[in-house]
Amino acid sequence: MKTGNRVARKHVGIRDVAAAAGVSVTTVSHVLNDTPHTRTSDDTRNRVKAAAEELGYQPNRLARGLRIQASGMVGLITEEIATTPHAGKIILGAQEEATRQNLMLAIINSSLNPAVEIDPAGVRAFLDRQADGVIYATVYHDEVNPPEEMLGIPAVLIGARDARGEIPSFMPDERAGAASIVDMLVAAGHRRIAFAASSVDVPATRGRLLGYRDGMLAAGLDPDQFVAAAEGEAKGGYEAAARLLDVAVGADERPTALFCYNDRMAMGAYRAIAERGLTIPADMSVVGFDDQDPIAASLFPPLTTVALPHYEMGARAVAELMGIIESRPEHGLLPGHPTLLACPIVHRDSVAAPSPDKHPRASTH
Amino acid sequence: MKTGNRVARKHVGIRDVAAAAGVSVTTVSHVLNDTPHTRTSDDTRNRVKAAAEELGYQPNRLARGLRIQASGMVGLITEEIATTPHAGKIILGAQEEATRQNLMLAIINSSLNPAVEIDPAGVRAFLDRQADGVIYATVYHDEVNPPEEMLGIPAVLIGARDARGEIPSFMPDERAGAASIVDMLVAAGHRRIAFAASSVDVPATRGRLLGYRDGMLAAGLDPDQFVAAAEGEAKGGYEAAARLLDVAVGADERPTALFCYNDRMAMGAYRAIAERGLTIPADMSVVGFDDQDPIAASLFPPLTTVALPHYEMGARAVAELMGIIESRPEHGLLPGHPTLLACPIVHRDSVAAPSPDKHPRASTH
DNA sequence: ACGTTTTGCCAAAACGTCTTGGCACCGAGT
DNA sequence: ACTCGGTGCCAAGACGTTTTGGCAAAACGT
Repeated sequence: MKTGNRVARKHVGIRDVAAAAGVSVTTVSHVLNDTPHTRTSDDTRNRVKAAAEELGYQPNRLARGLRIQASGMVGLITEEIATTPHAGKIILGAQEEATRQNLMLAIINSSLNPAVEIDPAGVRAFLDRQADGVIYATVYHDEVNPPEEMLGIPAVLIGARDARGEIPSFMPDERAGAASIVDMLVAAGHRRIAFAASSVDVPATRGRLLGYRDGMLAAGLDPDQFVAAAEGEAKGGYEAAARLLDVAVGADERPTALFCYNDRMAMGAYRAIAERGLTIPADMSVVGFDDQDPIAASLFPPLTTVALPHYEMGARAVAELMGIIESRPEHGLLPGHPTLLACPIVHRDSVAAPSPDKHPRASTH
Repeated sequence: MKTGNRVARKHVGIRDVAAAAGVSVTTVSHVLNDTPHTRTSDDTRNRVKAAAEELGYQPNRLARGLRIQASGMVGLITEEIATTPHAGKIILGAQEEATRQNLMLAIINSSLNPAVEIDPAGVRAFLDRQADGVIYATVYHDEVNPPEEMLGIPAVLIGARDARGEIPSFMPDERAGAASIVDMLVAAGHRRIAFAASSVDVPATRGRLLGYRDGMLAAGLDPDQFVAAAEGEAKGGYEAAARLLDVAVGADERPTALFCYNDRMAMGAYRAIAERGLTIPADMSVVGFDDQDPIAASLFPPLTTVALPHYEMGARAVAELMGIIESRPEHGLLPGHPTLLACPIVHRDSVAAPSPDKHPRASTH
């Protein structure tokens, strides 16, 4: 029963609670923190808790942090938040996990870094501000050389592994995701599955191509017959699809399914397909990669694609970070090798069984 | 000239600097902070600065914050970072301005709130953590009722005005942006300019429609003739465009330009237009709104649209916040009414002059 | 009744910085 | 020689917590 919410002016401190409960600040601290190896009668506990509640006491985190030597804040450094719409999901995951762990998430965006060396500026900024840990999320690398600043503080990598193998990291398992798409297409009855690859040299390019090949090989199909590379944008998708579709005019030679390196290329492919009078998915199944908002859902028909585990990477990263922070002594028992996170297929309407060949097989003959 | 970077173990404090410079901590604090009303010889100043540099001293922000009563951290609360790809730009702007102001930006994402009342949970979390100020960014409101928690702390709103008019806010000037698009279309020679409106009731819906009408009226055109509303997604854009294009079969009755409520609707409109054998921009100019990544640039042809000032809103908000924080006494002299930020047109390739009428006018007759 | 343990609580010392008030010195004016 | 106003510096006390070490009083054993 609160005595009416008179606005608590001039922040109420632990002393006020102590006074209100008729005990010392020591005792208040003890009961409010459940300090172990300390004894308090139930009566006092209740009185203290009641007083704290009544006064709306919240400990000053700065003072507590100073004493405790921990700020309760972790930092997330993301390379060019702007250029990658994905970053949002990483932040979201990290933020939600952070509040779950009772941490505050601060962010700094570093400029997009073409070098393998991580820019130490962001790390330093967090170090200066007593961050308890740091997460560095990269976009275009699969292996980085963290600055030595990162070795003196609990750290986790997202999107790239540590070349030295000392910092744990989380990465999407693009290869397995790509392979699973091919598996799915094969299961749907497709045999002539084309891949519109990306021509830009980033880890994702390699991983997805590898996955495509894995899938094709596993199904006993030729992994080289229907592959065309182009710029990883809508324009490139249009070009690659055009090349892939025009290899042979006959419907019995043409691929029946087209796996695009990413959703933007799929967007271009949609146009190339439409221009040829074909419809998706009846004449041609199409899949993308990234589950990029808002393309995948806005295309017609909505695009079946594979989602990147951005939210999970963010969340897992702070969870891992919290683990490292709490078990300071064992800091290092955590795996230095990256943990791969699954890329799940998200089914929409761009995949169907291949239409039966226009010219009947020998069987009918 | 550093003596080689031996890794600074066991954080170096102000005492270490004092010892190294042969002065008291008081003096170190004074010279490092340029404390006014305090005197130090140039000689000592230099020695202290050198020592600090040498040792790589960085003051402990927690201790400083405790003493100074300021955390150096501002909080950004954004509603559903996930659902709105725009949020990223807001965060980016806020973050960059924050480091410019030597502040740390922490973020919390609140759940999407259909009510006009702001969820106080996020604000409380920042209050508890001694944030120096709070920014609340909403998406689907134009007016909100901030919780009283926000009145006790420097605060700024993004995307919505304060119903009580006590908290400064920054909003996109959607109406002017929409009007400017119409102006541009008119200047390009269009007279039959259609508007594919949104049927969902959010402030943007009203603002953009109002802007369209402003523009049409200003050009002496009928603002009601070519308006169709549908769901603000690609599907809705397809439907609205279809309706708008089919009003009359004759090319001399049909709109020559189509202004879509947003880029997603424009995406649907592209398909409706293509299906009718028309090409953009030769037969039909199309513009969108939002400059939504990656649609606008990925469409073919790339879409002319208007950009929302997300980055600016983020940046201006923390700048304003900083102003409020620093001039605490005058807190309140800042405008309680929202400041509208311009939405600039971004020109791409989906607009051209209308093609000359197929059947010549009476003049030739 | 007298040690001995257990129980319940607390005073005081951190944590690392900023800030208040003042102390010693020096040169100049009388 | 004695005061006086600067100048250059510093000791000590905040800021609001947590934690260490310990002290009374109560409970217990004999």
